[in-house]
Amino acid sequence: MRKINTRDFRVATRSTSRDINRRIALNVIHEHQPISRAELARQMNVTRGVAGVLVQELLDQDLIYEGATGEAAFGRKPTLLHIKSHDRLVVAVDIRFSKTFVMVCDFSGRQLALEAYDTIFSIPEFVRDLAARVRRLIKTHAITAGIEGIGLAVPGMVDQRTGRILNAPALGWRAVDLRNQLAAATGLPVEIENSGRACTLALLWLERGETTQPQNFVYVGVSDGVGVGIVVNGELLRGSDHIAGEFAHVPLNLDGPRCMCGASGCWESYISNLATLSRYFGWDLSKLSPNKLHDAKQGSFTVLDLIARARAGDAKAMAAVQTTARFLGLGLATVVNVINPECIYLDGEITTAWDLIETTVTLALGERALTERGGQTPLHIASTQEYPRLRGAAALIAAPTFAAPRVA
Amino acid sequence: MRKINTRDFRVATRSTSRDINRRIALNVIHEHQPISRAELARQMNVTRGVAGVLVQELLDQDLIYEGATGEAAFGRKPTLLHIKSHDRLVVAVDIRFSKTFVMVCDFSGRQLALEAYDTIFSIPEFVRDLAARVRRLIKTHAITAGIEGIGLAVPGMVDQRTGRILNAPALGWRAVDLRNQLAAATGLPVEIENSGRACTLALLWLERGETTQPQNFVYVGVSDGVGVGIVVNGELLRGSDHIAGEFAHVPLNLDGPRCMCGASGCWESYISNLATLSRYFGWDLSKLSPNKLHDAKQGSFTVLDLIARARAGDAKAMAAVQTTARFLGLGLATVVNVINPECIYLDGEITTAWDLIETTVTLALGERALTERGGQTPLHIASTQEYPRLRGAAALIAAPTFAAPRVA
DNA sequence: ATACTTTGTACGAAGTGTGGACAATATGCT
DNA sequence: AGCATATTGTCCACACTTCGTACAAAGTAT
Repeated sequence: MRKINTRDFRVATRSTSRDINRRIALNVIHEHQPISRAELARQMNVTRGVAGVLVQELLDQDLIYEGATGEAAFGRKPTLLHIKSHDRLVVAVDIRFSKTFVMVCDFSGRQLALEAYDTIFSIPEFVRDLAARVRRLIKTHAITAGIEGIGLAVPGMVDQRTGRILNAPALGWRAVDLRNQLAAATGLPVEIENSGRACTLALLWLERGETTQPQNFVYVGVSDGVGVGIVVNGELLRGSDHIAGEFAHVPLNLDGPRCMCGASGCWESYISNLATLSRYFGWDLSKLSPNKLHDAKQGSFTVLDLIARARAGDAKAMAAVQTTARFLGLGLATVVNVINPECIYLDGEITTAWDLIETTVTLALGERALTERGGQTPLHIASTQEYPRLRGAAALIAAPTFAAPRVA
Repeated sequence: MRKINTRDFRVATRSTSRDINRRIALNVIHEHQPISRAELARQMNVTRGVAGVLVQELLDQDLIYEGATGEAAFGRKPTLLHIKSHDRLVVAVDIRFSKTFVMVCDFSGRQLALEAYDTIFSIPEFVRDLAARVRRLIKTHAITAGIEGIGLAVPGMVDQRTGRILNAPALGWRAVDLRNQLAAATGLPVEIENSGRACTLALLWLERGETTQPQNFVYVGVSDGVGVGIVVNGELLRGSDHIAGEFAHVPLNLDGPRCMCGASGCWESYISNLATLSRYFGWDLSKLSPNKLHDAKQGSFTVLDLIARARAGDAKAMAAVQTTARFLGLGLATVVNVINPECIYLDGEITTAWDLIETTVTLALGERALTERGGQTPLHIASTQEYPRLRGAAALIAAPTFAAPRVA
């Protein structure tokens, strides 16, 4: 039951119904492809006549194509329809502290080209380099189809609406208008998003469903930091200033260890990779100098190594992992109590130890969840598909094609 | 950018456009009444012809009426349109530990009759009594207009969809299907909601705007417990099991005082009225026996008295209030970081001391908010209008008339 | 061959918003 | 008083929807 915003609404025109139904048709085809016109009509509960017209329009717009003739036990054989994603391309960029990844992929996330290079921290240089790099990729990979935009995933706070990077401590970027600069340099539309939320968008838009895709879920990525994305009614929660979803800095204990954000006791300061390592090595995060912190990030010993030791029988390593697991579960209880999602997707290095920590996480979640059902909220490990961040960045450009038209 | 749910969507029919626009018209009239057809057309950005037809339909449906002829400097004078809310009535019920309130009011929340009585804890008796009470109220107040439903606000967890009370500790009710029983006894539609969320609905649906009504806000009511309602895009966040929004039991400190919910360190256990009183009297909440807790609730010394002492110069009382204020602000920071609302509405006894605590609350909020803008999220004291819970209960029945039609 | 089934298209009917014309109503100016 | 001007509210042809039905196309079963 949504209230109509009387200051900002859209009245229905005579083409609104068609717009809505065309978009629904596109999504149903996307979900069930390959699919015939008749089957589409049944799925949509409209007559074959209407479905035929909608399909014709989608064909004219080059959004779908007619494939092979299908099989049928009786009667005329159907012509099957497919989404045309192969010749709609995106440049996806994932900027991280150490490396920057650039991928050219199609609208379904299929990779055409990929390269990684040392991150360039100077903004003008970064922009110039990226523009050149994109041109080169197109040339060397003989890419003929049109590139429709550039999507960037950035580790930090981003105002997606304005394309401004508010604060990306890992990169040392603050109040940077990266979008417009990059758009000017490349002549392409650019969208920027926080990397955690980008991953969430990948799950929402690019995960084609063996199982039913949930419309209400939360993504939690545990890495150097903790990235969270909240999806409510099939829409990413962005908030009034487009900075919503920061569960990472919800306190577990106001007097807890100091966090990179300046506050103390944040969830992130209990479960980030650095926190887990600190627990093992006996570092005091609060007193960790920026230099040492830097070294730890660069260091060769990662959480993956820690997990390997835990598996090998190192009791101290196992204890560190289990403690992180417990705090992970306790924090998830907060997510469940506040958002009450259908399920939660977990991601990050720590999830490679899921067989070791599942019980601990689930128990901790049940401990603080307010209802039994909440405590049983399914926890899924985000698909092991490669480069979730890059896929998320691609979704930034691909999603608008499929999104529901705004109405009322 | 919303994803279309391919398992559950609504295709547009040839009447969908009209449905959308009629509903928009109703809302614009509601917001700007009294308003002429021509002005409505301008506000909606449609031709006067369409506006005329929409108005005629709303007149036929008895949702609006033509009032007096308005004034205009030039030309033909407009006939002004008004929302017809006076003869559409609701029974609103607010069940609390000590008293139950029953109000008959119209769709705009205007009170026609009100009575309070000792809460009946036996469900069958409660139902029988309430049915009889409603009949009596109608008779004694000579109410002729139709009553369109009963809305209940209950202190506890409610699944609004099924109308089941999951757990209302204050009343000792657990897993009760109150809605169907009450509907059977009265023959009226019944809607039940948690009292905090009911207040939120009142703010969303019944607050007619001097200022622009926000579409994204959070309501926080501090009383015996803490009730929170989250509004995202003009829609109350209900979650997958309809139990979302429980910020009350987000921990400020995992090792904090024991909370009524069983966990420890919940926000509620730091800022509820009982917590504030305990701070003053030096009670240890963790060790407080249920009996004593009961007495404290019944006790004659309330938070209002405490605030009075603080104003009178009692340093200990002031300290207790200020400590609560600080924890209130710290918890609000979590709300801001996660939801990032346009504003937050505060309610409850403690807000009568707003002049004393505003600085403390704002400082604490700024301390843990991740962005400067977040720390400056406007905090409003929920309108002092009487009986917010009852108005919220009424909104449960009145809102569907104005809600946006579901599409796509 | 004939009956039957399914797919895909065509067409009139009914329901929309769009844009312009027009009557009704009131004010200001000559 | 008469006319120009301005605003409200209605009406109608038109373009664009979906809806229901009819029908051709294309195949299987007997």
